[in-house]
Amino acid sequence: MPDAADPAPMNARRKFRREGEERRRQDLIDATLDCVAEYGLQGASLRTIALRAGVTAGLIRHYFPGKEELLQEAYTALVGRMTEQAKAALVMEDASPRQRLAAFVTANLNAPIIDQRVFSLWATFLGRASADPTLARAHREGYLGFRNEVEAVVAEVLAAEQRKTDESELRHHAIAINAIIDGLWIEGCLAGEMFSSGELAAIGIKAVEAELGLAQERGEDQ
Amino acid sequence: MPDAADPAPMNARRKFRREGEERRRQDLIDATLDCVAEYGLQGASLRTIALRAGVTAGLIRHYFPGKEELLQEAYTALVGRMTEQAKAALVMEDASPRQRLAAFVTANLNAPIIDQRVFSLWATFLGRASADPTLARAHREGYLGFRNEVEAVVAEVLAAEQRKTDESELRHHAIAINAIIDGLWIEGCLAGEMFSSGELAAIGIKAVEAELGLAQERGEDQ
DNA sequence: GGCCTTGTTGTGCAAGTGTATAAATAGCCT
DNA sequence: AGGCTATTTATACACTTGCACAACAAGGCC
Repeated sequence: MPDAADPAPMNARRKFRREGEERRRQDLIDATLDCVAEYGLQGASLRTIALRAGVTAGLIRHYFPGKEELLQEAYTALVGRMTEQAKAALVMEDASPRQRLAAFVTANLNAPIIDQRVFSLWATFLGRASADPTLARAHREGYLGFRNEVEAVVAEVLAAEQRKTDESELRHHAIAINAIIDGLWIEGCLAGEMFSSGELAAIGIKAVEAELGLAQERGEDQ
Repeated sequence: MPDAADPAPMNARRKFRREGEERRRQDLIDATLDCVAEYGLQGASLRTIALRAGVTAGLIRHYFPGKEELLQEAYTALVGRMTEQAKAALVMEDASPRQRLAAFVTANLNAPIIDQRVFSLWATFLGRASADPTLARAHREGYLGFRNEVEAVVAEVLAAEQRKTDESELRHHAIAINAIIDGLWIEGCLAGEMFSSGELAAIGIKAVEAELGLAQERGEDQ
C-alpha cells in the first residue's frame, strides 16, 4: 500500500466555515446555556462550550471579551426568552379578561415553560445574582416585566367585574399572583412526576381566582 | 541589628490545635456554605474553604472522601436548618389554628428566613439538583417535610372552621399555600428593598386565607 | 485568477484545581 | 516525663482553566 497522495494528512488543520457574526454569537450563547444546564457553571468551561458549538475555544475570545461577558449575555438571552414565552400566552383576541388570566396561568404551568432544563439554568444563574450586579439587573428587568403583565390583566379582570380597587391593592394582587405562579412553576419543574397532567394549572387557577375574590365557576359537566 | 536567635524562624511549620471530629466537620461545612454563598460553586475551591475554616486544604480529605461529598453534606445541613427554622414557627401553645397559620406565614416571610445568603445557597445547589441525585433527594425530603407541616396546619384550621374537606382538596390547599410562601420568599430574598416591612407577610396571609376561603378578619383599628 | 481582510485554528503559558502521600506535632494515656 | 497515635501540615503531581498570540485559510473583491 503506497502512502503517497494521502487524502487525509495526519497533521491536517481542521476545516471550517465562516459564519455571520449574529449566527456565531447565537450558537455560542446556545452552547453556553446547554453546558451550564448540564454541567453547571463549574463544568461550563470555554473548551466545553466551544466543543458544543462546533468551534475551537480560541474563537470565543473573538466574539466576547471574556467568559464572564459570555455568561452574562447568555443569561440575558435566557431571561428574554422566558418572559417572551410567558407573555405570548396573553395575546388572545376575543376572550374575556378572566379567560385570558386563566389561559395565562395554564400556559405558565405546562410545557414548555415547565421545564427542568430551564429551571436548572434559572436557579444556577440566580444563585450568582447577589454577587453579580449584571445578573441581578437582568433578572429584575425580566421579573418586573412579568409582574407588570400580571398587573395589567388583573386590572382588566377586576374592571370587567366592576370592582374598584386602588393602586396599592392592585399591586398586592399582582405580587401574590406572581408568587403563586412562581411557586407552582418551581414545584412542577422540580417534581413534575408528582402531579398529574393539568393538576398544577387547576391548582393555580383556583388559587389565583380565590386571591381575586372571584366566585368559583361551575364545571360544565357538574 | 543582629539576627541571631530569631524567635520566629522563617520556615516555621504552622501551629495548630486538635479539635474534636464533630466540631471540625461542622466548621468545614459552615466554611463550605460561606464560600458557596459568596463565590458560587466554581469559586468554592478546597483551598478557599480550608482558608475560611482556618485549616489547610489537606485536612479536608481527612474528614471527607472528596469534594463532592463535602458539598452534599453541606447542602443536606442547609436544608435541615431551613426546614427546622420554618417548622419552629409552628410551635405555639394556646393559639388558634388560624393564628398559628398566620404566624407561620409571617415567620417565613421575615428575617431570618428571608435572607439573601440562604437564597443564594438554595438556588446554587438546586441548580445542580437535576444532575445530582443526592442533592435532588436532599431537596425533596426537605420540601415534603415542609409541605406536610403546612398540610397539618391547614387541616386544623379547616377543622376549627367546621369545614369538611376530602384528602385531595387538602393536598391541593397545601400545594397552593406552599407555592404562595415559596414565591413570596423568593421575591423577598431577591428584592427585599422593594417591599416595606411586614408587607410581604401581609400579602401572604391574605393570599393564604383567600385560598382557604376564610372570611377576612377585621383589623383591630378599623 | 490572485490578493486581502478577518474569521478561525492551534499552541503556549501561568495560575489554580482536586487528589495523593509523606512528614511533623499536639495532646492523651500510663 | 515520655511515648503513641491520630490529627494536621506541607509538598508533589497530573490535569484543567481562562487567556494571549501567531499562523492559517475562507471567501469576497478587483
